[in-house]
Amino acid sequence: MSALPRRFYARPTLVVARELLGKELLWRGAGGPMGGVIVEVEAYLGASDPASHAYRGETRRNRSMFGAPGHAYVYFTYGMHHCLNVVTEEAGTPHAILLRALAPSTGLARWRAARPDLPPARIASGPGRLCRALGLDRSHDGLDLTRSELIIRARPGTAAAGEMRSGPRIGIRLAREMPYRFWLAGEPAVSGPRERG
DNA sequence: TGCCTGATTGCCT
DNA sequence: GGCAATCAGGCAA
Repeated sequence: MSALPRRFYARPTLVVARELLGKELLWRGAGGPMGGVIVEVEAYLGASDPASHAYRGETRRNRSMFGAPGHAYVYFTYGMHHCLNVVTEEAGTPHAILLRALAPSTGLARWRAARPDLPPARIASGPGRLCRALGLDRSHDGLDLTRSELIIRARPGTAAAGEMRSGPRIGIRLAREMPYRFWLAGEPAVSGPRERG
């Protein structure tokens, strides 16, 4: 496999967030691989970020964020949705990046089977839909993204990534002045506003 | 296209 | 007890 190495994640979170755009998330569960190009993310800067789950310290739910970089943090919210994050920075610094949208790129038949009611560009457009399509839940919390059935790798072939944009995070009231949402302009799979930043 | 609302439950205060 | 890093459907325009 060609998963990004742990040192990729052990860097400043805002740098990692921007570099995740254009990379491919690959899930190799039972039934065959499903992969999608990351086109939208949000950074959460732990103790210095009032909007972060880790702002008020470690709990059973957010424990993964306090661990080593390069692992998954999967949380459950609104009584029905799961969201996938990537843990960054060194252990003890609870930073994470929420993966908000993927453009399906590998295993298209499986993507369509997961959500026959939606066009491909919308199947993983939004953090809840992303996890629903891949079948990710709390049992996948803590997976090692460098060596498990869930990895992130450089996109095979040419990376004709669109221009990067940034703006306020979606659904966040606190710290709205922090432009920690990043996305690729022109990608139809992006979940929220795609122009202004 | 855009605004509004119900669904549904784990978790923290 | 109340809210949450959301989604989908309904309705108005």
